[in-house]
Amino acid sequence: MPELPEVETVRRELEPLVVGETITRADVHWNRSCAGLNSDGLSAQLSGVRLRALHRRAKYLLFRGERAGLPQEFSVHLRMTGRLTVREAAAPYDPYLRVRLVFDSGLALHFDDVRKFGRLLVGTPAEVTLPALGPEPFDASWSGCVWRDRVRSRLRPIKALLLDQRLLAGVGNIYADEALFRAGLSPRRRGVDLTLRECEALVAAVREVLSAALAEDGASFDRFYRTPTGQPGRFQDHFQVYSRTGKPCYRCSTPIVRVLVAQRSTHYCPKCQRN
DNA sequence: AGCTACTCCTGGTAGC
DNA sequence: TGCTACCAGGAGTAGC
Repeated sequence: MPELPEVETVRRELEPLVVGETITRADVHWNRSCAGLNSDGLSAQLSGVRLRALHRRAKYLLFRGERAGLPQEFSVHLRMTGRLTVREAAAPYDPYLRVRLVFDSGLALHFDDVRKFGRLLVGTPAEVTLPALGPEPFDASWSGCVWRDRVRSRLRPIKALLLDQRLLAGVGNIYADEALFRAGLSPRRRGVDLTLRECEALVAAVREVLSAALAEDGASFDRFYRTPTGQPGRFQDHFQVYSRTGKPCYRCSTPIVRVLVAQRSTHYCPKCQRN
């Protein structure tokens, strides 16, 4: 699933491919992917827009551009199965193509999405708003101290708190499990019960696992996530607990357990993560 | 305010 | 083999 490392990898690869391009038209194949707009509606918003920059905030990609000197932009959230690729405009469609933006250069940006949960939102900067989001994991403003202040009043399990984008931006199910393993913390521990030392260990573990995943272009354990040039990520080869149910822990050989925490499948080592 | 349950989707797969 | 039932996932929302 695209989480911070995957979305940032997409951003890095896509940026040089789209910056400088001017959109000539949009083809909408599934209008719920873009707030109900049809091809004419999305084309009206985007034709003539020249792309200037591609940013990332949390798991959102922010395409910024301008038309006649006025800023116009769109955001894309890939959710679970969304994929962005740049192809020749004459290239055949993927059967799961939902939206396509055609450029004046003869290239096109394809937004494919098997499960149709991904979203593209278009408008002026004031219209393309993001929900309330917590700090970026690599931002200097996030620390063990700050994290403890955010969770010390919470009774929910730490796994659920890591997934809450209002508290911390960019971590999803895979990296939450991997970070908790590296920090030696049980996913069921309540926020209120975490010590400052444990919060510091968790902050370090989140940064460590996200850095390692970025260095491998993210994780592709299923057929969904690919970079914009079609390459799979490699971090799935470094999972310690995620999708390793029943397999021996690399640290202590105890079989990895899968349970449900906050309605999410959660993988952990019952020996290394007793606390 | 904090938390849980439900919704959106479809391909893959487990079980019969 | 062919069928059905269920599962995965992020985030928005309704409701307690």
